[in-house]
Amino acid sequence: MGRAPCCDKTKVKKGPWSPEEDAKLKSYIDKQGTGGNWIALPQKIGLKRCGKSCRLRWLNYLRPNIKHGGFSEEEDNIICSLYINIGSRWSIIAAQLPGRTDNDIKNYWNTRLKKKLLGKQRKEQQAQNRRAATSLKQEMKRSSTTTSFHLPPESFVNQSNPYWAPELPVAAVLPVMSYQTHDTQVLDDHQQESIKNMLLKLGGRFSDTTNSMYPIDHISSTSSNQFYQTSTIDQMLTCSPPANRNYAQLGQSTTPTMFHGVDRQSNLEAELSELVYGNSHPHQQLDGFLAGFYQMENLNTGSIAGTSTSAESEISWGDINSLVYSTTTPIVSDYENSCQQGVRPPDSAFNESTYFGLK
DNA sequence: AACACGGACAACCGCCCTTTA
DNA sequence: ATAAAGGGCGGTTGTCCGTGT
Repeated sequence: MGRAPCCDKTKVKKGPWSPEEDAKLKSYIDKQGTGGNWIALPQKIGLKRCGKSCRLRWLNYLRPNIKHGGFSEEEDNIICSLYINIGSRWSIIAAQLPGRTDNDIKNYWNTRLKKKLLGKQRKEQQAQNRRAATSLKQEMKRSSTTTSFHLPPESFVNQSNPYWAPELPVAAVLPVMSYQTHDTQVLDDHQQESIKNMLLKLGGRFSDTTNSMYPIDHISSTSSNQFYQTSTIDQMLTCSPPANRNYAQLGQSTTPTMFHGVDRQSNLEAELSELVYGNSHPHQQLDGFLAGFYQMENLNTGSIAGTSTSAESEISWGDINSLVYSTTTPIVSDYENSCQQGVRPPDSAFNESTYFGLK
């Protein structure tokens, strides 16, 4: 059975609110409150508006202490950090920014911030590509005669068509780590072994027969448990953590409707990739945007998923906290606990101020 | 001056979850 | 236990306005 509409759509006014309507609504709520029933409210005050429309108008525009426009750099950073980690959960993001509404932030992201972020990312990526290409060519010369280090196919050198192992899912970024960031010096056996072990800890697998330095399988779902602290967009673009894969991986064990983040996260990746590269080839999706998140410098933070294997790694939603604020304060919330159990917690269980270390 | 275009913002739509009867 | 109503949320659309041609 279909749901009855909340009001008769043919009898309600739509479109922009007039000053008179605003005044009526504000005056009534200031005196009487909403009464807990938005549907009945417009009739009480003689407004030919849908109750939902009234609610939205109040929350997004008429409510006291609402700020419009003029987002600060700090607010930008918070929005970007949170978006990258939790996706488009605007209400949660808005809760971190006093005076801002979810609608405002959503619009701001869609119209400005996304472009700003991608513009910076594009520049970073181009510079990185140039450096990598130069470095790689030099290494290929040396490697061909002095080392058994396996080099990627020529296609990887062509930065317009970065190399990915055929089976690599979008989460696999080890090629970036292996080929774009290490020095051009030849690695001895010990060094190779050390790096290999390190990569294995991150969940990569390697061919036994070839001893190849690039992975033949995907990184485990829990390879992103590093902790980082981000304070500016610039830093975020160069040394931020991967998008919260845990969020997505968890979701795969639950129904899509229970875990919106799955599609949203992958959508973000595809969207960003497409904007950066102008295509949406699945193997290239994360190359640009997420490569920066997996920079080798992150491996030096000493806070890698650590020695735990992919199977035993703890899934920690607490990672998100470290993105924006200090990780020194242990934070445990019902929200996080729910997440660790693989269940999307209700938003009501999300104590934002505690979870994000605010206030 | 007129028109087209694109950016920014406001508002609506439809789905989902929670509450209530 | 179940269905309906209400509220919340994210995605999308509509409108306004500035800018370029």
